[in-house]
Amino acid sequence: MSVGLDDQLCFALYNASRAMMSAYTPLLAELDLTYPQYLVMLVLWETDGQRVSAIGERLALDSATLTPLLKRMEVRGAVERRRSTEDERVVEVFLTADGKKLKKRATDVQACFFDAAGMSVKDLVALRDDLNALTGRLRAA
Amino acid sequence: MSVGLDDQLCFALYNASRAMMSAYTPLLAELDLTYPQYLVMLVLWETDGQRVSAIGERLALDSATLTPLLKRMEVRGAVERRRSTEDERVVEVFLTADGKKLKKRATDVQACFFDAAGMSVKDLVALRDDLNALTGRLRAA
DNA sequence: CGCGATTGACTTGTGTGCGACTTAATCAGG
DNA sequence: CCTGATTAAGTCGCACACAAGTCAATCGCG
Repeated sequence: MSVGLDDQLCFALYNASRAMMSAYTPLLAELDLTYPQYLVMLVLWETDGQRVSAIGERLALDSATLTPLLKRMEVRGAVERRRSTEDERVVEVFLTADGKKLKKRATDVQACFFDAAGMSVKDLVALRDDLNALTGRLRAA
Repeated sequence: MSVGLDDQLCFALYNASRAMMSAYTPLLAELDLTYPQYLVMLVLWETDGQRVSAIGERLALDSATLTPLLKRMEVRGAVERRRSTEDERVVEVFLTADGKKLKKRATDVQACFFDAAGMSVKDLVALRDDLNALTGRLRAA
């Protein structure tokens, strides 16, 4: 097995991930969101009012990452964090009116990215599924 | 175009990249290297004594990232940084004896990862090439 | 030769990721 | 009911990434 840099799947993945973030960043800057913040918005646009741990499971992110990130999103005015009344340990995260409005503009970001990627929907879906399968195997191992 | 989280190639990529790093981290910990430090080692194992900017081009990393990273690697004893005598602006990075020795052990890390990935060489190469192609298109756009 | 432009590394500031730990609230067995 | 275990967030420390700016060395053109 070779140890060459260009042979490495890990390096290809690392590069592609950063290139993707770089492509998204200027588009998301117009929504005043960072890339991980955008991912949180995707989660909340699907189901509003989720607890921190649920968001963490969805994104595979720790509370150590999410707590400060969500606080910044709250300062920005995209979400509101509310301590649950039934269980005081739990913090639920809700979209603000502004946060809900952003969903429409996010669709444009999607379209922009799709141009940049320059691949067919079929290839894109296939690549996505390959990556998710790989992620599953890596997490299991 | 959908804005669902699971539809997103970007999210699949983000997850796969982090899962890959997580898989590598415990293996690299035995070499006392972080994942980005390991990438620098791959670059130097190919060609020793490269300048900071050359390493940066190879890994698509900025000197703002590399300078502190290389300093930590120097403290660890994997590399040595030397100011060029011909051009005092340039810093060249050399493997130490210890750094050279690590190359052999890195091969074991490769093997371990290959098990974790659980894919054929053919599929792995295909995925790698798809990712590199995507990276190229994203960087161009 | 002299000086403004460029270059290469470094520094600073902000935002993730994540391991390890803390704290407060809830749960569960006796 | 009480207390030890568990759980959910939060905190702390460290290591990337990367935009923006600094600084010294070198280059290039008049």
